[in-house]
Amino acid sequence: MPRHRKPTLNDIARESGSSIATVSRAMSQPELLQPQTLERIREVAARLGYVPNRRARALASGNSETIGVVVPTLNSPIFSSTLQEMQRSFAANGFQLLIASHEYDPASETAALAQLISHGVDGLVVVGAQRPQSSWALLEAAQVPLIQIWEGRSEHDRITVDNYQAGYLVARYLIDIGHRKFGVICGHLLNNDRQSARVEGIRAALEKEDLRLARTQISEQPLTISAGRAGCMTLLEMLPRPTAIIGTADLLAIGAMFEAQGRGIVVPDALSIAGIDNVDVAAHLSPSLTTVDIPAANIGAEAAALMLRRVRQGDTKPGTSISLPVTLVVRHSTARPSD
Amino acid sequence: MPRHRKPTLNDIARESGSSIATVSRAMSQPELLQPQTLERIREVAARLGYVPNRRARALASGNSETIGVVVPTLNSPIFSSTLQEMQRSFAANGFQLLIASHEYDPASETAALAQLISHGVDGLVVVGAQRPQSSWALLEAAQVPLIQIWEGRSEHDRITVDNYQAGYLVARYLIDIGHRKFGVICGHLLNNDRQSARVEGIRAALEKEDLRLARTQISEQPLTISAGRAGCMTLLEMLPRPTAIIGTADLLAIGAMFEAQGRGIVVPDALSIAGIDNVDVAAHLSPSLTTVDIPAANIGAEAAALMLRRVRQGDTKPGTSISLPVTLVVRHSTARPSD
DNA sequence: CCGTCATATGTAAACGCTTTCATATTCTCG
DNA sequence: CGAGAATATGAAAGCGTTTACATATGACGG
Repeated sequence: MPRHRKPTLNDIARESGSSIATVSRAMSQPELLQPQTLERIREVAARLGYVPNRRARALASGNSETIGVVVPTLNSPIFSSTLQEMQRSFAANGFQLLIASHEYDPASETAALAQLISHGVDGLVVVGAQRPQSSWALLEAAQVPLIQIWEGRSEHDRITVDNYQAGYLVARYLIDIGHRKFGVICGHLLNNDRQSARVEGIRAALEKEDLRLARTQISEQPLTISAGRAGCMTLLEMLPRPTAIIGTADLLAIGAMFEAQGRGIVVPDALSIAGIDNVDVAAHLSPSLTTVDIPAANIGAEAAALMLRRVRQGDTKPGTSISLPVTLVVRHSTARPSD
Repeated sequence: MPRHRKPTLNDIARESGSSIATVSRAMSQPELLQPQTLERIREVAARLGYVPNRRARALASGNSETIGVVVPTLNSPIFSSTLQEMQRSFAANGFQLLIASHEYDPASETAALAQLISHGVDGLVVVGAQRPQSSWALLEAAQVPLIQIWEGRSEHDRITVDNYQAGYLVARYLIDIGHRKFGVICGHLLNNDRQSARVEGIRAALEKEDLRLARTQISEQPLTISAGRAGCMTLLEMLPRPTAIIGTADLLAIGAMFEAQGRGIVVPDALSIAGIDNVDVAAHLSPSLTTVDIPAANIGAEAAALMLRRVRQGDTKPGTSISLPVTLVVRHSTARPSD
């Protein structure tokens, strides 16, 4: 069985008796051709099983119909639903996603960006704005539409959620129902502007009531359930013991809740726990988790829509800023403090 | 600020007084050059901020250092951890991942495959073996290494887990501790060989004890927590009521457990519940979930390793089959039936 | 001191497509 | 009926690399 070389435009041209230019047009601008020519070419193309070579197309035309996305991790309920939605939108428009992750390591992110750029993506989607100058330099040099999601600087397009407000809302709510002693479990703040903003929002709400958020009231952790447990353990040793713990990501809050329950601390009677994200499982837990809804899927959809506009009409006047609303979702893991 | 065109090999050649071929070699086979020439070229390249254009490289050399992956959904704890690990391995070897998802729709999968192939990926990773003949035809025609994960036909490379065995194990365990009346909540079986295999494993274990798995004992659902609740609701109306419910994915089992608890049915005293997957949260729930551990991340790592071998040495004698072990994890959501 | 070979570099032809420009054909209308 | 416009097709020049082949240079043994 001879290993048939893949058919090219040239093969079709030869077989169909037209020129390669005509065949090319049959593929990309069929309305320019006489119906019978088009028909003849299509027939041959189908017979040969022609599949266009997008690499060549990209090289010749300058567009690759390819978008690069760099996220901290694929393995997170939040990012993956953003990605899922983004992929859906892009695919529907004939664009492919090149996805990379960096596990919160700035150097890996730089490497991933360089790779994507050298692959010739038509656009880039990145999470947040905190990255070394060298990465920004790469992005500038790439001369390619850039969209920041979750957080972002105003010089470039961004689809954000108000992380600060998310923190503020949940803290404010807990204050309103009477809490004064807080513990916060958050992700590592270095290089993570989403987490930082959430913590700052909490801090602002507290300070408005002349409450402080001390270093010891904060436990920085990886963004996992186990880490949430660990963080909870630490905070419970605080004196006076907090009456409310906020996890700046649901996974952390969920972990904290499990840990508390494991120690026989009744949630919310003896300890209120709240999160941010509103992941699927939050509504189902017992008690169900009070949290702040973050429209993760929407971020993906909006980012894709904006990117498509940017890529199609190079009408690029960047700096569009879309901020999606976050909303407090009060459930049953929070209650008035008992004391 | 003039929009500087990106520098090319040609620019470097001109600036450095060498030929374009020499510059090309400086990039890809530096050992062939005289040290001083190399030095001179590197200096110019650095000064101009040269970034190689992989599209052109791919076109000329035939390799794109790009791997296509098609999964049912990105938004699943299982697939996303496989992807995460796969991406890590590939990135470490200079390969980029083109990721597409199809939401369990065969036509979308075909479209995605066609896209990836036309993008000229060096290899393809797909989930399972169940797809229309037309998709298989595409894959054959692509002339590119193919690796199937989770399930797969023997004609092609595959990294699998024994889904059948996973189902068998959990059912066998429940039988051993005395259960006879079962309910099963599973994903849609059409076009999903992973889910089908798990159900068949359960059926086999039951039939070995002369128990049947009737149509009415099975509830097909989407793979979400809410769907698990719905499935549980249905099964609880069965007469006689099952003493054990198996979710063929942890999300389903977790949903079922929430539903049961919401109705005041104590797990495991009045109802045993078990899953398959061993997702993160399973260990932390109360009661913790009995399940079968599936090494999702490992699948990603093994798939990447095998693919790298295939792509590097075209030593392609496909048909490698690696089956990763699944292990029963007994926790506290299962117990002897009370009656 | 010449032929032979290894080494370093250059030349030019691909790779498969898009796109500009030119050419051939047909249509329109005064 | 013929000038000019509109339409359909073709020829050929890229796009930025890689790579087979050619050439130039110097080393070396006889």
